[in-house]
Amino acid sequence: MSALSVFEEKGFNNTRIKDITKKAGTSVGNFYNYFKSKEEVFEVIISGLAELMVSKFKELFIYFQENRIPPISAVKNLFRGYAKIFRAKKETFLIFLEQMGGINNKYRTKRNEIIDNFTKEVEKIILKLLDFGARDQNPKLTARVWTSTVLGVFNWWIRSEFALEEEELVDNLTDFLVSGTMTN
Amino acid sequence: MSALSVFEEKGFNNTRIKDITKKAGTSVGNFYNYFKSKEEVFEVIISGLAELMVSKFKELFIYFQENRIPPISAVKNLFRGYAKIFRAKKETFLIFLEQMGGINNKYRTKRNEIIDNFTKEVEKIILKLLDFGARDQNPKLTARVWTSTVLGVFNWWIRSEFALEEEELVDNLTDFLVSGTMTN
Amino acid sequence: MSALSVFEEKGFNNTRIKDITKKAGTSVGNFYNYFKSKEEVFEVIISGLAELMVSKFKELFIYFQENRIPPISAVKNLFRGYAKIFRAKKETFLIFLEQMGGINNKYRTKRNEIIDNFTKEVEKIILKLLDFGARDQNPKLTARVWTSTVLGVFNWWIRSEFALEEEELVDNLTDFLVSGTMTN
Amino acid sequence: MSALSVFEEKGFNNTRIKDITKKAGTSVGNFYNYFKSKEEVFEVIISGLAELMVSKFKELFIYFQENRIPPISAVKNLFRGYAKIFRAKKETFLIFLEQMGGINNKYRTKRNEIIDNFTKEVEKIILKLLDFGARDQNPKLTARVWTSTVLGVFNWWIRSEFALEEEELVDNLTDFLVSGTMTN
DNA sequence: AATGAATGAGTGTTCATTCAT
DNA sequence: CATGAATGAACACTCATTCAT
Repeated sequence: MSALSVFEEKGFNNTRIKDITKKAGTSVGNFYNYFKSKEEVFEVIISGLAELMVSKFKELFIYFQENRIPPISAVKNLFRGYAKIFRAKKETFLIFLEQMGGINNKYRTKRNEIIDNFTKEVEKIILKLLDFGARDQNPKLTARVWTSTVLGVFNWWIRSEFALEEEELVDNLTDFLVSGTMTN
Repeated sequence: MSALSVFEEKGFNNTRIKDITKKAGTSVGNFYNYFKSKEEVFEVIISGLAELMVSKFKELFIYFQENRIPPISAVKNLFRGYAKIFRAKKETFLIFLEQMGGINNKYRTKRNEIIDNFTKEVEKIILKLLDFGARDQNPKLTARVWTSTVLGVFNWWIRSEFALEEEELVDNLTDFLVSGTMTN
Repeated sequence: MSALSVFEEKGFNNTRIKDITKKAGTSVGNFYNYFKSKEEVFEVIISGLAELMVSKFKELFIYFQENRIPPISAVKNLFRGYAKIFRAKKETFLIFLEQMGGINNKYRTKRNEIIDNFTKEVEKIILKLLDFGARDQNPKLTARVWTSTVLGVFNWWIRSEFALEEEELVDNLTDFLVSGTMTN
Repeated sequence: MSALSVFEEKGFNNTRIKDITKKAGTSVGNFYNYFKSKEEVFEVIISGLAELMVSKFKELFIYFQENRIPPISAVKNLFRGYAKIFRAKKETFLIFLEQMGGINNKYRTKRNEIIDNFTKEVEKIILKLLDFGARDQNPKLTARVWTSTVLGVFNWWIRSEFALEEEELVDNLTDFLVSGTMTN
């Protein structure tokens, strides 16, 4: 999907259909054999993201099930998993994190919905950690803190071109968030 | 500045000069007696923000000086101060947080610079807390976590129309971030 | 309305907004300060026509009222009146008669409605002439014959740049249609 | 020719090559194995029409030759013949009568030429009727009246889905036109 | 300062036509 | 002959900016 890199480079509003097709080595007319409109390409790019974020969560959340491993390890596995997808889909995430809200109202709303949905998932971890004796905090707010941290930090991580080693990032994030959540 | 509420409502790209002047009760032509371009209004709105965030920080950072009060109280004062300005300038912050990166490349870069500069300031707190025995973490990353949390959580707070009491928000944020930073 | 002459010359589908504005000595952008779309100019041009045809009819039909003048004179007055408006609005009528049905389905339908409505009015004359002893024919069909004749002949008259004297045209039309309708 | 029904339904300008080929059960590319352009299909559809109208006239005009039958019967035969071809080629005639002039200038001119040529043929009838003692009118105008009537009335007849019995239509038309032409 | 009509460069989208398979 | 993906010129419409009043 060459539109992706062009959007990432120029921003949705400053990307011309011709920029996309030029990069893709095709013609303007042909673009419309595959997409109904400029917005639709954007939809395609972004659509997978919400699902990916949630499905990845569900996949990684099994580490918390049945208490097979210590919660700290489970959290690390989670962040490690997310580090992988942020790295693999870095342009998409940059667009989502930095641009999506500014394209138009529709996408601003969608951006916020994605974040809110993700936060709802994250809340499950917080509730799980409560079983392990986490501090008595507003779990919704705590989930919001986790989400904000993950999105903000990974955003920086991508922008910095992965300046930090993945393991160091994962360790530090885990350390910070678990301590913030659990210590009494 | 009536442009502010229009930008917040419609988004920069879908705001017409006429929308702004209509709201302001003036004429399109007159708009250009005050602003050089559509972008300049945006500049004016946002320009104050970067300074506000940093100057507010400097103003609130004095609580950390000379160790006059316990660090926890200093952090609380800081967040309380930020809660005030996020509330007072909620539209501006929403635009900054949700839209700015998507307008065009120039503002995407600016958005990231503002965040990075703010993070640099925040790092001072982290270093200060190290004096009080904070855990040995990468202070830059820790600062990034604080910034992400603050921006992400306040963004949600505004969007939720201040669903949470200011004091509860401040207490929880402080609790979380200080614990995450300091506990061993 | 400069659009009129351009439509007449090039046809709706081959008229570019630029053709219209060039002829009008204005700019493309300004066109849209006055018209919502290309179609709207066409609407404006045509909209008056249906009303004109019917209102003119009503105005001229009073000659048939109260039998003040012989029906032949009344018919002549009618055609004389129509000759005037076809001459005064020749471009508009040419567009209506020759082009309107081919622009798109919407205008094809509209064209037929205008003709049908006009025919309904014309039927009143036929019924009036029946009082004077017209032949027992299907009055709807007779009205259709009158309408077809009027539209077809005036269409030719305009195209021929009024090759025939108005009085001769009026006399002959009257003669023909009245004879066709009344003689036994 | 499936293009015919599509043109009739959507109008030439709103018919896409794909609409035609879909209806024909073939492919866009294959269309161009049979036609040089979109216009050419239209040409094919219409081209036959001018010839048909004139050749049919010549075929039917023999009834006027040698005065073998009364002129009234000859005219009836003529209209009966035309009723048949208008019915048989109703879509084509609708396109010719309602749409052709609006497609572009070329076809507007062609439409008028076809009508003018037909009128020239019709004039022969008028001249023939003069031998039988028709009123002294401008024969060109009378021919124009006949043509207008025939085209206008048959147009309505097709549109009304042949609401009138063919014989009634033929009788009335004949009655009307002959009376209009001949009675003194 | 204030007005809003005028400007015209810019862009998404369409669709007849071509052509490789 | 048949296919349908690819092409790109063309055009309606938008809107930031200007400017005469």
